Amino acid sequence: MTQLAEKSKGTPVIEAVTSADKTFITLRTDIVEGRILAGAKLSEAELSTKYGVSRAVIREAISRLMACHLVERKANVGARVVTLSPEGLIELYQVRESLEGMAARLAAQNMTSEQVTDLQSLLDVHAQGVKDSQSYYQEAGDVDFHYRIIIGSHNSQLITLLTEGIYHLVRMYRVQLGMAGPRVTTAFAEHQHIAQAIANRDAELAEILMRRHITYSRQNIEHKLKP
Amino acid sequence: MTQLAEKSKGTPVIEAVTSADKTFITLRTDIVEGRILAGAKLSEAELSTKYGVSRAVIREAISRLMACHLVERKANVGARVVTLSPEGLIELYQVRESLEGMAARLAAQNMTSEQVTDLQSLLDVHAQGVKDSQSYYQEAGDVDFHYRIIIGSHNSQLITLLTEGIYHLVRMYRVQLGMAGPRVTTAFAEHQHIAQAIANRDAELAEILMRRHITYSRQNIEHKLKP
DNA sequence: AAGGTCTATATTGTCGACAATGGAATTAGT
DNA sequence: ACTAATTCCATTGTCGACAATATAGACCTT
Repeated sequence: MTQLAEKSKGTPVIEAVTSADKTFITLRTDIVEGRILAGAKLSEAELSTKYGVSRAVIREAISRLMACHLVERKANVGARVVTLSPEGLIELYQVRESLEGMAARLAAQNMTSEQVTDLQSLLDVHAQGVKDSQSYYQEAGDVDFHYRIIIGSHNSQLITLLTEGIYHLVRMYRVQLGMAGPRVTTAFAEHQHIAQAIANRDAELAEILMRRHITYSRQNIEHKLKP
Repeated sequence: MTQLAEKSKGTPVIEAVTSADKTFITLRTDIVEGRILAGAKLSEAELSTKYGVSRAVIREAISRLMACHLVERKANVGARVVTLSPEGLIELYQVRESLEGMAARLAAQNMTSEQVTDLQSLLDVHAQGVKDSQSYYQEAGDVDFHYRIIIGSHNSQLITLLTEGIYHLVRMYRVQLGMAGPRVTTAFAEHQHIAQAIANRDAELAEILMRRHITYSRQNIEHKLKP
């Protein structure tokens, strides 16, 4: 069904062949981008007329959203967009720390030398953006960096878990809790150190630095949530 | 829909209220236990008549199996039970190492004192089984220990990922690749050290020991697969 | 005979209708 | 007036039928 397609830069893209695929992706972006609010009910009939497809297609799409933990469903009651507590966001970042730490470790071991140089040149581009104090690095640059390391782990289980599960959830949480936050330049320095460790094929260090990097993000969020 | 129910010992159980729930669970156990072989095709019509339900509920069940990564589906072609390479099993254990290591860390921080004493008394029971050299500890005891630590993490994201995703996959791999393996007594000693670290609320050590424990298992498997 | 094309068939994707369940409004009871 | 039971309605769960697609086999071409 869902086939991964490479995209030179940015998030992965999924080949949507069937109607349920398209509806799923549309709904997912609508939820992640915040066009459908947290806690909102997903009425099958309503969505059916709205998107001009059968209820079966909507149900299929909702099933997949459930698999991503983006919506929750109670039997005979309906599906709602998952409502997100600050604690939930913390929990998510703990999982991220664990998985992306392992991804960095494996990337140091398994990345091709081409992937390593690509990663470093990516950081060179970002360096310009940071020096000019553009806001470019805020979102896209960050996920781009992390995304490449995840792919570089060459562990398909890990890749799927992160790119099709955790990341959409994180994005949704960030949008809904209004996290456009700074932490730009300091994060950039951390990225450089991580990339250096990977280039040196130092798996242990890469994992430690990545975990620390994400821990800082988590603490940053905790600080903002509990003033 | 799916609500977690406690079970004094063993794997968690899911309240199956709807027909699709039951079909999903039936299919899942059939696949995990090996009654449906790896690579086998899941014909919707066939399963429909076999279980006496409509194709819609079969499709629903297959969707959820897809979410667990137990089956793969190609559009307009069909769904097959996932075929498992030895490399895939290694990858799975790497993810396990990462997630369960974090679970042990969080368990050391978050477990209630009651949960800690329960964990230790569980090991006392297992100690008897090991001393009498029963085979009891082979499967159930091991998953029981790990399961309690996962629950003890008090991180719902982590709990869901492991108990509803990874663990079923691991079980399937083990069954299909014929891993009833020993490693009983040595694993038991490792369990004791992990439990001790958790009881001491030593999060760092608990994580390190758990990761080492799973690494040993992985190496054990690698050794068996490449003779 | 090998390769390609076309048709036939079986399987999946989609649809609308019916059955079953949950929640809300209404009604009865004290 | 407040609580509890009941009826009604909206929504979800399930079903069988139809449409669209891919695979397999026959047929034709070179």
